[in-house]
Parts: sequence; C-alpha cells; structure tokens
Amino acid sequence: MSVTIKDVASEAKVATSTVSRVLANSPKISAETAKRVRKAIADLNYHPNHTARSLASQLTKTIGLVMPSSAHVSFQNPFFPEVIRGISTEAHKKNYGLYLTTSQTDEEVFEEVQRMVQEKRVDAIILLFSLENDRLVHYLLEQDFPFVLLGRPAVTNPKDVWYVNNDNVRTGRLATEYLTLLKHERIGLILNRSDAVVSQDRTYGYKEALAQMNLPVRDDYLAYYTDQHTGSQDAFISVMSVPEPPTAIIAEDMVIFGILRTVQELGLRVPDDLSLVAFNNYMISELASPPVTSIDIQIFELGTQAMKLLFKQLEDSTSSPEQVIVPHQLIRRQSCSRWQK
Amino acid sequence: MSVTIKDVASEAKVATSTVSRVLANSPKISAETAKRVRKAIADLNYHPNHTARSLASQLTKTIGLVMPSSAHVSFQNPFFPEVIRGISTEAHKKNYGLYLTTSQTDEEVFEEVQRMVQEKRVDAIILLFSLENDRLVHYLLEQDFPFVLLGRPAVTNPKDVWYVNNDNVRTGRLATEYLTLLKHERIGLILNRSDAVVSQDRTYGYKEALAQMNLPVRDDYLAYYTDQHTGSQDAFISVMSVPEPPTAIIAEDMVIFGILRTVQELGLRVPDDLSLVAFNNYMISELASPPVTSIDIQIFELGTQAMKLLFKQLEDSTSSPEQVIVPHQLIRRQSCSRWQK
DNA sequence: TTGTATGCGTTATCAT
DNA sequence: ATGATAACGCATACAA
Repeated sequence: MSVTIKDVASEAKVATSTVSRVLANSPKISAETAKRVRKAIADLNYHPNHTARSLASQLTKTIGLVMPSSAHVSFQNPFFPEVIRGISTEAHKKNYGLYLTTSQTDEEVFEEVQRMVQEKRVDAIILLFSLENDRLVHYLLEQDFPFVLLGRPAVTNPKDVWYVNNDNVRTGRLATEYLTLLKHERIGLILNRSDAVVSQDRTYGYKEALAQMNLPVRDDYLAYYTDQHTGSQDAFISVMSVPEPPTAIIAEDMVIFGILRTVQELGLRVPDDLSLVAFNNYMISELASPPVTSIDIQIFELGTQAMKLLFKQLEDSTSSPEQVIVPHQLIRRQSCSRWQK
Repeated sequence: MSVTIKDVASEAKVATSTVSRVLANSPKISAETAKRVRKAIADLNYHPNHTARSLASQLTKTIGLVMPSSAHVSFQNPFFPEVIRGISTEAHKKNYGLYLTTSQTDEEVFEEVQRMVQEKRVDAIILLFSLENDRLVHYLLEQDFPFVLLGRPAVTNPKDVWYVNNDNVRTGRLATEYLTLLKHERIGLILNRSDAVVSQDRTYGYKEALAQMNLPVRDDYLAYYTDQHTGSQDAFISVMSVPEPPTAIIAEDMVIFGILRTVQELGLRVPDDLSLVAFNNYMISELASPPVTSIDIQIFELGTQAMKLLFKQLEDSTSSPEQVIVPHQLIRRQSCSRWQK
C-alpha cells in the first residue's frame, strides 16, 4: 500500500499527531521537529489521503457545480464553460476542487443535487442557472446547505439567498431602448425556455422600454424556444411571419447566429432590412458577419464572484446572505441601423 | 449531527454490518430483516456518507476529468462540453461522479493531476486531450494509475495505453482528397497548437493526400495558431497573403467561422472564390452562412466510449489495454465547389 | 444469516 | 511542544 502518516511518524520518530500538526502548519511546533518531519515527508514522498482527511475534518474541500438539464439548455452554450473557468480560477486559489453534475432532465438534476447533499459529497454548491419555482433553491434553503445561485432567485424572499446576477431587467430594457432610439417601432424578442428567470427579466425590461415609448407590446413579436438548435429557428421564422413583421430582433448570441443565416436565405440584409441586438457577447457575435451588437455580461466575472461569495459564506455561515450584481455593457458593432420606413 | 449507520442499526435492532449488507444488496440476508432495515433507513431518512464509504472501500467512485490548459485551447471550444456530456451520461449509469480540473498553464495542469493521484481523490482519470511528449501520459503510466486518453498517445508504445480516438490521419486526408477531387490544387491548412497530436495527425493525412495527387506541399499554405480567437485570424490572413494563395482552406469549425467573416470583408465569396472544409462538425458549421462542409467526429460518442473503456479497465486491471476508433463522416454542405481556373 | 471486531488514514481531544 | 488515543462513518474478515 501507499505511504501513510504513520510511516512518516515512525520515520521521523514522532507521533502521528505531530506530523498532522506540521501538515497544518501549527505554530506550536518546534522548528527542530518540524524540519525533521518535513524531511521524512519528502524522503518517503508522502501525500495525505484526501478521503481520510475529509472524514476526520468533516470537510471535503469540494464545490458542487450544478448544470441545467441538457435536455433544455444545450451544452453548446458557451456560457457554462466560461463561467466554470471563472469559478475554477477562484477555487484553485484556496485549493478547492470542483465536482460536476450534469443530467438529462430537471428531475435527474434534482436527484443528483439531493445525493450530493445527503451523502455529504461536497461542502457547498453553485447553481449555474435559475428557474422559476426552482425546487433546487427551496431544497437547499430548507436543508440549510451552503450555496450560491447564478441568477436572480425566484423565491418569495430573494434576500435569503446568496446570489450573483446581472441586472437582466436592465439588459432587456437597454437592448430595446437602443433600438427605439434608432427609430425602430416593431421589435421582436426571442428567448430560451420561458421558465428561466433570466428570460423573464429580460422580457420584463423589454416591455418596460416599449411602454415608456408608448409602443404596443405585441405577443406575436415574442417567442420562446426550448431546443436552441431547432427551436430558435422556428421561433425566428414565426416571429417574422406575422403581418407587419419586426424591423429588429433581440436574442441571445447563439440564436442570432442562426438567424443571420436565415436572414440571408430570405434575401434580407443586416442591418439594412433587419437590425439585431444580442445578449451575452460571446466570441461568436464578434466573429459573425456582420459583427453583432451585443450586451456583454462578463461571464467570467460572474464565475469568480460566485466563488468568492461562496467562500465568504463558508467562512462565516452566520452572516446574512449577500448579493452581487455584475455590470453589463452594450458593445456596438454593425448589426444595427436607423430605421426609415 | 446527521443520522449514521449506527442509528439505523439500533432502530432496526441489528448490527451495523447487517445494515451495510442491506445497502450492498448482499444476497445472504433474510428478506425479513432486509425489510426491517429498509424501513428504518426510510424512517430515519438515512443516506450513507460518501466520504466514509470511500475510506472504508478505498474507492471514491469518482473520475477525474482533465481539461487542457485554458491558456492554449479556448474553453469556448464546444468539443469539451460535448465530450463531457457523453462521459457524464455513461458515468451516471454506474453512479460515478465527475471531478473537474482546469488550470491556466500546462504546468498547473500537471500539478493538479499529480495531486488527484497522490491524494487518491479519484479512482481514475480521463485526459480530454493529447499532446506530443505528454508528461501526463508518462506520469500516469509510471504510477500505474488507471486512465483513458482521448486522442492518440504520442508515446513509444501506444498499445500500452487505453485510448479513444478518431482516425485523424484519415480525417486530414479525407478533407484534402475531397478538395482535390473538386480540382483544387492549392489547399491551405490551418490548425491549432502544433504540439497537439490531433493537429499533427491531420497534417500528416493532408500531406499524404497531396503526395498521392502529386501536388506539392507548400509550407506557406500551412499555419498553426495558439490563441483561437485572434491567432486563427492571423493564420488565415497570412496563408492567403502568399503568391498564388489557396483556393480552398481546411480548418476547425470554430476557425472557419472567423474565416467566413474575413472572407466577406475581402470581397470574396464562398464557395465560388474559396472552398472551405471544416473538422468536427459543431452545430456552428450547420448554422453558418453558407453552411459549411465538415467532418463529423462524433464527439458525444467519443465521451461515452472513453467512459466505457475506463469501466472495463477498472473492472479488470490486469487486462491488456484496449483502443477504440470512433468513425468519422464527411457532412457535405454548401461551402465547397469545383475549382475552375 | 447475523454479530463482533478491526481497519481505512486522518484530525482532534486530552494528557503530559 | 509532543504523545496517546479517541473519533469520523462505513466495510469486511472472522466468529458464531
């Protein structure tokens, strides 16, 4: 078998507890013995067993990452890799590990989270998405299990939960206002699954902006899709097929990309015939032709902030929940133009 | 504290070992007591502690996933989310968890892997990429630690390692041959970091195909980038700037996407002025305008196969290494046309 | 079929 | 400052 703390202890002629103290950099240890122990550790190439440590300390030093069910949100969405990169960067600094959970259905996701919690597989959880009536949030709150939500919590008392979010009512409004300033009066909005809180917030902001300009909210200018790949195309086509179709469309980058192609097939030109504003500012919106105006939401930053918030919570579990709103920014490119009928 | 196996044992008036056996579905347990124990488990809402289990059984039931350093391969590459989805699907069936490691530099990646192994944090590892002179493969081989490589191992004896791969010499050749059949004689190849084995294999296949057609291999038609975002654009521009520039380009989907835009800026048309063949067939190549001909490599399948191979290896560690080659397929779309000078 | 006892590799609590 | 020793929660060899 592999070398354990006992081997180190006997090699350095001390007790295991002493070795443990050296490992923990305990101050009350003589420089003398510390040195001897370290030498033994090096000589034997000893490395503490993580599982045994976890059991004794009751800490796994692991964070559970919960992805949305792949049935709904395509893994193709660059949001997740990027936010995980942010989380990972921060977690790494404190030697925390990342445990990833990915399931097909919402039900399976819930079960996996339940297992993580009940089996004490992780110390805390980051939910990478927020849904309306989210069982996960309720469950974790109820279990008093440390977690951070990425997105706005759709619960009765949001201040009870630690979360990181963009102000998506404002991103929705900003996209819309920008287009109305360009004299657009018929603006379509295409978003993913309607039970996503982010979709709801953006819709709300969109409606606010329209109301402010005394423009009507037309339901046939609104579409939600579930499957990003096929659904978004359908949504676009249906929105464009109504009488007096929109002169501008707002949607996520990934969707805009597909739209760009359909637009071309229809013989339309962007931005002359149709203006486009995207959310999220993935790399793709910069590379598209034409480059697409998009609202940057600082995904990496969302990740680092989430991890930071989680550490805060773990350090002092009695402290009251904190929230962070990451700023957004409209990145203007070449997909919008002034509308002249 | 939470409810343990002892609580269940006393509740059901049996020994802890009996409870443990029921949990393990041991055959030598009377239906009677099994029932009583299960009731106690349900009543107390007992769930075995994963850490304690791991320590006693010396099994973590966790697989370590090793991503390439984010400094090199952008996380934006949809390959990773998709392959992880495949791995996850298979892992889920046997109740294995996924531990994710992501680092900035190659050095950090190595250190993280070392820690995973030494601290026994995972039972096995899947390397999601393969590099030339890969320290990781050598290290894991040397440590006799179970792992599966995604890609072709660049070691002296590949048959020593369990791996899943596409035949990338053939994908490289296929892309090239397809273009030569369309009468192209000047074909550019743009790939990412030159120390990636997949890039080397595709380059090899490309050269094979050219040789077969008695076409010269021109170094100025070849370009490698490290940063996908900016580097690939530079690579394309430099390849197109040579005397007698290529009439066709082969590259990864993500890169093709950027190329498509540059092509438009240059006033060229695809496929009339330039033909394009992509590798990997990400969703993006279908949505591009025009839709891009791409070689599908079944990324999801790569993931499931990797996990299956790993399970095989864990079940019988004495068995000799196995390899799986996942088939590829040319998906023809509208980015290629016959060349007529 | 079931119970007893020991081990898994640490940390933490008492002593000294 | 250091050493014994008891947890931590479960699995398992051995007994019965």
